Amino acid sequence: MKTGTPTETREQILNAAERLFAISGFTGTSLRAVTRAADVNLAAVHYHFGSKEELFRVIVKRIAEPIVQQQLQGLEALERSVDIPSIEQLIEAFVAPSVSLYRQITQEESEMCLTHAQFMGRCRTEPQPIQQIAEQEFCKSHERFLEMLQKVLPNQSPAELEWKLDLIIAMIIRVLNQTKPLELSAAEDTTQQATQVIQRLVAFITSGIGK
Amino acid sequence: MKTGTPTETREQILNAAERLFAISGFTGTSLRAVTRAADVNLAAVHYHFGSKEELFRVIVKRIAEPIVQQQLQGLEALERSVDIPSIEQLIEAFVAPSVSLYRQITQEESEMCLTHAQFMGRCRTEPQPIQQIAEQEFCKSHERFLEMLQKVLPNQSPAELEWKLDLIIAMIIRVLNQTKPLELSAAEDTTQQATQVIQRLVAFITSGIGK
DNA sequence: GTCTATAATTCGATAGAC
DNA sequence: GTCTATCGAATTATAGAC
Repeated sequence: MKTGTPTETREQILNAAERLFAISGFTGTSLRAVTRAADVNLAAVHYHFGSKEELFRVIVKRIAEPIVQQQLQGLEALERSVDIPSIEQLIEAFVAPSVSLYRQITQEESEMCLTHAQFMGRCRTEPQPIQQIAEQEFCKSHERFLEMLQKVLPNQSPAELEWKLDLIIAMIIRVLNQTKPLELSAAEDTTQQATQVIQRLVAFITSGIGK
Repeated sequence: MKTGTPTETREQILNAAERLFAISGFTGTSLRAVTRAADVNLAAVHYHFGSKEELFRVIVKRIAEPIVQQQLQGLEALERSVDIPSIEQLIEAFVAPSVSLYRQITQEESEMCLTHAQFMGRCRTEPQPIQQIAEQEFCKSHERFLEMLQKVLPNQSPAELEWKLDLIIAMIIRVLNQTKPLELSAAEDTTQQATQVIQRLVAFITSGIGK
């Protein structure tokens, strides 16, 4: 065992737990495996976080908050800049933060960001009540997006647009969980890769949502 | 505890396990909970199935096999009837069996079919190695579909079409798991509902896949 | 804050009587 | 085939010394 500073211990637990939760899910990950991987004492988890579920909650917030913030900022900026945005602009403002946040990073951090993506995809497919921890983090941007979607596509009923939002979220989650992030022709770095994935996904959704 | 015929015990275990796996996942479901819900003895699971994982495998097969069979039949029939099918025809042949099998049923069976759908969605988001059990059941129809997709859309690379197939599967699963199956104007019975859901989904996918 | 030790429970799996 | 009883190991969580 290593004896580091408090913040080091706390962060080592968070990083190790995020990676293991992403791979094996909530019930499939034991606190013993977490503390072993983090190289800290078993009791440290309960000292720093109180319980396994609270540890999970902190990890979710750490990843979700910047994404939701970027989504809301993008949607607001779009609303200020034009009267009625195009469908494509709207979709991209919603989709881009989830995908890009994980890839526009330096080489040495790329592994960690893949874990972020995998964790987010995993925790949104967890059984209840775990999944709800993630859902309530994202509901703000979902509601905001749905409102604007109704303005752009007024001829579709709210129920129908809600149904399609469900599909969009499922696609985003799937993209995050994909192990190989779509090998395209000339993707030199992760930033380019993310941009291309976003373009493909936005194009797919945009042409489908109007139908 | 009840003492029924062997087939009754076996089936009670399968039904109870399917429901609990669907709700709580593989690691979140204990064999004790299964036997309690099935009203059979704890040891009966190991007598009839050998292990927890084998029990899971039997449930997956029971649900997946008729779907894969219908998919393969539909794809073959399509290939025989026309030289090059339209994108829409191809998508529908692949999508329809999964959706329709779960909805075009009598009222008293509707609950069980909802469980089928929920289980399939759950098990395909399970951590490895559980998820692989489902994947290998569906790989035959996936490969077949991908082959025909490449013929219909020869200008897209195999990697790109594989990426899109991933998204299509994610959408199908999400549709199966949606609690409210899209309330459309005049859906009188579950068969009509299924038909309408298929139409919407096929339209969404068809217009997106060409881009 | 960190550690050892352990409580209290639950798990999958099995042995053996009937 | 069904049952009781239990093994051995794993789990979360906590108490208390340092």
